[in-house]
Amino acid sequence: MLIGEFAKRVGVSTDTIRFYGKVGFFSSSRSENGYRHYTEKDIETADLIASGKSIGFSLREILAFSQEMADGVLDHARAQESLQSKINLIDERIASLKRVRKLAQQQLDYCRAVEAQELSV
Amino acid sequence: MLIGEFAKRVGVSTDTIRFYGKVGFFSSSRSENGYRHYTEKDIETADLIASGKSIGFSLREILAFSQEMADGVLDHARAQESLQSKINLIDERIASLKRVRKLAQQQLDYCRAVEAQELSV
DNA sequence: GTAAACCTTGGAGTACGCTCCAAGGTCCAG
DNA sequence: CTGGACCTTGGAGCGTACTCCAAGGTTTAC
Repeated sequence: MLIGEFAKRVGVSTDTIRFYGKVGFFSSSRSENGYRHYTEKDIETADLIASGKSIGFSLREILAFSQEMADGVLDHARAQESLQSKINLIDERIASLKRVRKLAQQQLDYCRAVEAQELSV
Repeated sequence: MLIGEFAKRVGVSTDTIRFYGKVGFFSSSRSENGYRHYTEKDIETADLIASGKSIGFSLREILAFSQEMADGVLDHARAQESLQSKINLIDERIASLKRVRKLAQQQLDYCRAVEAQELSV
């Protein structure tokens, strides 16, 4: 599949796809005329990028992670270590989010209480 | 308190503090010689910035949020709306993180299973 | 009175993640 | 064979969030 169709399928611009390519993502196969080609595996990679980005990982982190996933078959120990540290990081982020959520909830409760009081005066 | 002490207390560089000031954070009081002054309230603001950043909000989002918190007393309806939408956003991020965590966990389990099999062969 | 440790400003530079553009090649339909 | 829709490259530009000067004023300690 060519870059236009690929970009449409994963929901980003062709410029963004080329940029991701420069960073190191995707198989870099080209046809004779120089056109880039993308596969279903590249779609998976693009989905991984989207997921990674949505939870706050940088492109380089996602690249390192996806390469470790690919190397997983060869180097179990390192892959497991990396995956475990990623999971720990995610757990920390979830904990952080929950703390801030609690703050916001308290503020919201306080807002509502003040409002109720004002209405009753 | 002057900028150096303040920066040390909140754990960032003085340059970063000045940058946050330019963005619109902190009370902008100065002594006669032009030195910036910071209060305990500014420490709270700096903590809010740290929390917000850690969960992926931009400085502008955090600024808007902190201003809405301050305006809360004046405009309950808008503050409540904003807080609720922030909470919803946080919930979405937590859900996203949990999805990716599950993926990573599955990958890790798979890695371990393959390893165990290889050892038994 | 001078050195060290503060503070000020403005502006340049950096890394990230795009986004846009110009100039040009390719492919296909009518 | 021409128009339109593709594709290529390189390079510029942008917003975010700093980071690092240089040049100079202030304060404190000896």
